[in-house]
Amino acid sequence: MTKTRVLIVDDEPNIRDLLATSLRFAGFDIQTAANGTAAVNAVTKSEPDIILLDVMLPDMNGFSVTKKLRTAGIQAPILFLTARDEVEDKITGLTVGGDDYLTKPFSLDEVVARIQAILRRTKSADAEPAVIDAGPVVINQDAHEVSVEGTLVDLSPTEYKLLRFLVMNADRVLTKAQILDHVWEYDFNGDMGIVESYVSYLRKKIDPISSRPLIQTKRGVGYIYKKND
Amino acid sequence: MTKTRVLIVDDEPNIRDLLATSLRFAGFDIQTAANGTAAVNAVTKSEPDIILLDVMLPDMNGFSVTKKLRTAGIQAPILFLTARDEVEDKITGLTVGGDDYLTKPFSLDEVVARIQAILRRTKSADAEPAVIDAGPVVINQDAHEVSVEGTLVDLSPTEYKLLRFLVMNADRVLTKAQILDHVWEYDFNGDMGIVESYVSYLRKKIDPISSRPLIQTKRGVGYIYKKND
DNA sequence: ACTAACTCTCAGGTTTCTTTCAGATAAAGC
DNA sequence: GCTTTATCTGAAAGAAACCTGAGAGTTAGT
Repeated sequence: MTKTRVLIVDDEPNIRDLLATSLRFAGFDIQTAANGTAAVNAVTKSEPDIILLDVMLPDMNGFSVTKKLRTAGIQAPILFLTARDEVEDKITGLTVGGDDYLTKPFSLDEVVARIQAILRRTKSADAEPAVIDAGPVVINQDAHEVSVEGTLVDLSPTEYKLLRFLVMNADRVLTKAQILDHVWEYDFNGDMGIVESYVSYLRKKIDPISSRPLIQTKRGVGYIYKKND
Repeated sequence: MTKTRVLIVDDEPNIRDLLATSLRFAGFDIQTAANGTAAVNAVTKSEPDIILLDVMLPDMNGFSVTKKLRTAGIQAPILFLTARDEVEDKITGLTVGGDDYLTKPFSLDEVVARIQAILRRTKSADAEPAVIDAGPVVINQDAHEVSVEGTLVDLSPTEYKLLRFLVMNADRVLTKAQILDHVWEYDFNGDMGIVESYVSYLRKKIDPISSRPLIQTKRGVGYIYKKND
């Protein structure tokens, strides 16, 4: 099995490194480019399976890069990265086909999830399935729906991301720092107490439904979701 | 089989020596550096498999060093060492890409355990397995779970570390001094009575489950965990 | 513009863990 | 058998980790 190739195009070195490190660890094969010209050059060398493209680059904008890539015959889907204030209408028309966009600052877990969603939509061979079946908890990522022992539960966006992260790492203890680093946006500047708060929220929603506590505290270490008893 | 190479970067000679000695004994191939510049130099000579990096160095902070190392093409995972009060401060993003952090003062056994955990996560060839199977006692390090003859037992953090140390050194007598030095934080300055207390706690939890006493006292010497009868 | 939902912080309350210590118990030596 | 010494263990103080409710501030939806 060959790895999915991801091309990261962003002019901020910090973001580029963060994405590269995180996605490399998630099992992708990474290339990076700091601007549009470099991006166009890069794709000719090794054609990526998916492109992460910042819409505001020093030399050209997302439209131009996209156009150049498409005329160069690159079919790979694009996940656009935009700042929150770069208004939504700037990206309309960009996300045709299998494309999508994500606003900065994002959470690392969300980036991976979006990439998987795109690969799924474009019917790439090495896409993760949309439905995560982890014992009592089943998450349908396409529908954004969570069920516990068959009962649908209504979660807030953050609760959903937290549960997904726990469930994707089932049977492994996750420290609060890991959870914070992957589930919260990369510029989040608060302390790890917020993880405790959200675990508490989640438990209040899912534990009454289930026959056993699903999220266990490992005192001094972190939290764990156990698939089986 | 070639040894795993560890680069230790810390400006305090005491900590450096402590780590170097301990890790060398644990079977690693050790290099040391006292500051960021030396660290960057060191990696060019012999590329390490993992780096222990103090985040507060005299010449530059851990993040600058990390950046320099990464741009130099060093992909080795990093275990950051931070003082407890620096922790809440600004450690976000540290657990990305297989990296992790450990607060000072740490216990030597914990350092080794964390290094192993990182090597396991980054799928390094010479990683120890996550599950330690030592006869009646089985320790799952991913889940932080201990079972005795198939029954799960609930241990406090210190009880867990103590048992892990005993089990990893199965069939070998460990003195109270050795146990204190490896399981307790390096700045602990109480007496060895605490080891007796914790052995007592452990026995009370695991002996009722097992068919034989698992931790034996070697009077005048120390304690031993015997894998088989 | 109003309302509802969500995010985040904080502090009080609670539980669990760590450490010390002293008396009880057991082993070894004489 | 008696003494000495090492080890075991229960109690208790204090510390640390965790949980949770309340509220302020923000965002999203109607």
